[in-house]
Amino acid sequence: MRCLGELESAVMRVLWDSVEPIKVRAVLSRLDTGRSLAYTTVLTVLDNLHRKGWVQRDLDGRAYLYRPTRTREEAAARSLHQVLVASGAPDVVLAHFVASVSDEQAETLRAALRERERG
Amino acid sequence: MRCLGELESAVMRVLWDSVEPIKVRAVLSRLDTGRSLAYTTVLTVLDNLHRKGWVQRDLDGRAYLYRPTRTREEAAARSLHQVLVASGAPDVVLAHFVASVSDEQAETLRAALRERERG
DNA sequence: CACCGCTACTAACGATCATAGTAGATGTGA
DNA sequence: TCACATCTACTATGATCGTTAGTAGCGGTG
Repeated sequence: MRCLGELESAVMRVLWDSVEPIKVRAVLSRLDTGRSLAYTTVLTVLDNLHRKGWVQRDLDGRAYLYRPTRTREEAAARSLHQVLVASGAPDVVLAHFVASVSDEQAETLRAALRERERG
Repeated sequence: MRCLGELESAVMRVLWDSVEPIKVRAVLSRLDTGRSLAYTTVLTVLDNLHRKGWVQRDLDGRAYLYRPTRTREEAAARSLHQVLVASGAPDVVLAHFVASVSDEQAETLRAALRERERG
């Protein structure tokens, strides 16, 4: 899967930060990119993200309500998986990774593993 | 950091698969892309990768010997870090990730954490 | 019925990747 | 010494993708 662009990422952040599905104009008004964008620009970006499977949309009256297909956490976890698979040696990479994370993150990992054991 | 392209990735794989630094022509001959490429194409790709910091090179006679700046594992672990940082919520994402990996990978994580404790 | 907001279609531009040719430097063999 | 082969540097072109936005069409509202 290809990387998202800068504006695409910004739009995804807006969608993830919103507790409920929102319309194009709401995305535009909440975008914090420094520059001001045209309504149709955001519309096109949302359309592209929809085509790529990053967002879903449902009609509300004559406007679409957009929402992320996956939560931020699921999307990130998926990216992690893809990096691992692409590396060709997931186990070795994981070991390398664990050795290099911060103490807090190591503790997070331990807690998550304990939690996993219970589940 | 931006994603690498297809040919760039293929070249990096060749370099990682090689036990020692190699020259342009060796990269070309070991590339398995289905299509045949010009010598100068591979040269340009290596030049770009060098400019981006993915490979280092040293003169051997009048030709350069190319080698990856980081091992495959280090590069992948770095990508993992970047995904986590970009996610905005590393801990939550890590927890999500751990919950979704295979049993073998969970065991790999446990072993790596034990190893980390000793180190 | 005119206007307004929304979506669809289309397009242009810039960056980046893929691909490769040409020129210049340098060493080698005749 | 000179032609030739090899290697690097510079330059260029086409494709793809992300960014940006205009115009047209549709459907409700006043």
